[in-house]
Amino acid sequence: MTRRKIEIKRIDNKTARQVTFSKRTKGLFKKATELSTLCDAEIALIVFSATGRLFEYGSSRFLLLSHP
Amino acid sequence: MTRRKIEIKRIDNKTARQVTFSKRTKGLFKKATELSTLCDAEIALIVFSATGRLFEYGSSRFLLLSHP
DNA sequence: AACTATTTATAAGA
DNA sequence: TTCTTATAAATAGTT
Repeated sequence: MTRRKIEIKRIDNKTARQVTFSKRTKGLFKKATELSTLCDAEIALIVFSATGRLFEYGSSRFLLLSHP
Repeated sequence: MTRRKIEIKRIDNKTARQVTFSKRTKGLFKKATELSTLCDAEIALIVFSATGRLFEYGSSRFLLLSHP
């Protein structure tokens, strides 16, 4: 995307992959909440990192199973 | 975002809301597939439009219930 | 459905 | 890992 255009394929370097995961996951959740708000859309988004960490978002009508 | 910055709140005009839904849903799914590819992340994304139309994406380990 | 001016996201660097 | 910044990508308004 920016300092240089990248190819969309698996990032080999583990550290770089984790950094990109962190940045892009944040961006993806932001986009999901914006879409839900702007357009009255109901959205469920579940992301597992390669290391098994879970991130999730559900707009009002979605009750995700892993919610407390 | 572009010709003018917008506030993130429900778009009142139905036509405008539908246009934005279409554009942003496309963008959201693109970002989801890119994240999955770049970072080996497993992702499930389910979007219902305000009119009840369903859009979904699941990376390899997610078998969404509505899949055929 | 296309265009484009502008905002936003982000890859690389610090 | 948090911040910066140059650049690519997304997109609001227009046609």
